[in-house]
Amino acid sequence: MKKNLTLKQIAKELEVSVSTVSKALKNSEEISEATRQKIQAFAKLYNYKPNNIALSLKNRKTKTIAVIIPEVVHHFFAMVISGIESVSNQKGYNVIICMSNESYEREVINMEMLASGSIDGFIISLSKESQEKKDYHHIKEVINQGMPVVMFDRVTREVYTDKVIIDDVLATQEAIQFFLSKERKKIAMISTPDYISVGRLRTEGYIRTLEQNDISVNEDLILRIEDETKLTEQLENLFDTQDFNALMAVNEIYAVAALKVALRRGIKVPEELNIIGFTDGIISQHSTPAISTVKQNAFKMGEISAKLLIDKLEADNEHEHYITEVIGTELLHRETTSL
Amino acid sequence: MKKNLTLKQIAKELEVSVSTVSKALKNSEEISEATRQKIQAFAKLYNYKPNNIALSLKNRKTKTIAVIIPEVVHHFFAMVISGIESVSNQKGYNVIICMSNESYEREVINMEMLASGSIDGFIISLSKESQEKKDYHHIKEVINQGMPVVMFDRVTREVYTDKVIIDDVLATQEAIQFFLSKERKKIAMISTPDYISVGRLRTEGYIRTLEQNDISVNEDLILRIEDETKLTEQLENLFDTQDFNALMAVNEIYAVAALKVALRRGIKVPEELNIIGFTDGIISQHSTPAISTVKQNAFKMGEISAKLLIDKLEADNEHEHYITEVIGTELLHRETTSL
DNA sequence: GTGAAAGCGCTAACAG
DNA sequence: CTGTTAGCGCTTTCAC
Repeated sequence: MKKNLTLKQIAKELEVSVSTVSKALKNSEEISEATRQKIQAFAKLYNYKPNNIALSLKNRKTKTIAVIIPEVVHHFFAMVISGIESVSNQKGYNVIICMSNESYEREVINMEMLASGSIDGFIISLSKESQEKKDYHHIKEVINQGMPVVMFDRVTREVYTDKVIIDDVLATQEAIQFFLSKERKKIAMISTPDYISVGRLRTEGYIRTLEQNDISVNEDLILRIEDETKLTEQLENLFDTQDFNALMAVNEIYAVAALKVALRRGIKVPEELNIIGFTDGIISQHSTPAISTVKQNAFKMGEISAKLLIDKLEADNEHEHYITEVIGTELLHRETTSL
Repeated sequence: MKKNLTLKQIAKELEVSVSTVSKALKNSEEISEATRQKIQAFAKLYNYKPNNIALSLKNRKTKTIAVIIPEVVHHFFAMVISGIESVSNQKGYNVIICMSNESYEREVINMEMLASGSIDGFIISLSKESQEKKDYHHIKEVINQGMPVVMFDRVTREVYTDKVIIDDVLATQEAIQFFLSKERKKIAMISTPDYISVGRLRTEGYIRTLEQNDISVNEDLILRIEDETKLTEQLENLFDTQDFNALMAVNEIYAVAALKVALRRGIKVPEELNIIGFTDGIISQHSTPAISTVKQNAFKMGEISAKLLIDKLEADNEHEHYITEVIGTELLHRETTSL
């Protein structure tokens, strides 16, 4: 068990000074061809690797970025991470991933811990609890310290920074409009509480489309899931008490759960009921029938978030100029919509 | 935009020495009550946070551990990460996650990059390609440098270190034995190529159980999926050419894909065909019918991996003593097995 | 061409 | 009680 080699050790071994070694390894013109060769050969032989931590301390940059997400287990977030990883690695950055578990406190702790030197910037999607509390001081503080932050998907207008989102309202409108074009006007909406930004926006898209088409909105057709453990229960109640021939869900879990309830009742999908979910994940693809969805291009969201962040990290100028990228979505028809 | 406060700045501001500040903030007895108070108040006021990088350099430990996995998008791996995060955070460790994308090269690059000071230890599940190449020198090297490594799930006996696995053979045997107990003796097996350790082991469990029950093994009933894009195609071919009344799949994607093919052909599940998958993920839970699975306790695997690693990190002694933890599995009956 | 010295932010042994 | 000093591993002036 040999410890990692340091410049100092090489220097001693070769009887030169530390700075000579440092320069030689950087191929500096200052050092004679001969010593350069000797030192480089030695370093290669003993597999010298500069200590990242020391470099970080010196350069004041760590070449790592932190991603704070509510959950990895959701396909959407996993895909975003993939996208972030992909461009980060390409550009020589490491990625630290922290889960807030939808908790405000964990979000704060993680950010504070990382903000003190460990990383160069953040990519974050807000936890449920932070959105509920509307407390974003931890994010503002980090930004104030001069650390770049990119928010994606679950964002807030209260924080002024770069953002990557989809047009939730528009995407939902397209889906609802599709139902209407097929003369399916009794549409149920399975959403989240309004304090979750994306849920609110999607519900808004739903309501707005109905209104634009002079269809009165029946609040009883809108289910806002507060507690996911009671999801099926609430869906069953909806199916029991309401009459509808189309259903929109704000994520794929809700969509597949609704599908399951429908199937169990012998409701024919898509003949009697059309379903469109959000997130083009494994669940939607593999369920029977396969679920039509609004494809969010999560991977691309990750790529763009990382790109925005790294651009900011490597820009020398300090323009306080932030942009919000809106990623296009796509209505993907599979087997739960009838064309 | 204020930069992060340092001890030096506090010292200057308060006209004391840096070490006084350092000690005062550590509540050292050496420092007078008065100055301690003053310094602590000042630090709190200006929100002083020690620089982690500097601490790491000093202490030669970074309090972060790296996880190298083939993919985050798989529920199993996502759950393992959750488990790792959970205990790591509890013990004050950060988690870096890197995806090898099943590539040997990315695995090597990631490990080499991180091994140079950025982290204290690794938790790793081998990429397909590394297993195929049987090339583990990068892992051995890191271990040789004195860095603790824990392997989980996709492990190899060629590397001597701590491991966390399930008993793949046994778990599969239980499932197959269940089929047999229901007089379902024509069992198809959807597995991976043999160079993937877990696939090989599960196939072995399948074969062994049949042999123990004096049932001849029909190789045509064993499908080893090399290329996931051709999964459905190969399954369809299996259904076309073979006759079976039970099916075992080594992961939930294969299971749900098989279910889908069966359903499409009007085969009744579970009446005409029983299915058991591996990994108790969202897909299995939400498909219709819900898929019975071998529950792998991925979360627990993560927890134990992290625990093993951190124990090693915090042990002062250097016993070269490695253990392999075998996590219990559980056959979870849902709707694709008939009791 | 090579090396000594300072410094990144912090800690700790040792003086005073 | 407080301060000086050295050092973690590396880079970068600035002397020699």
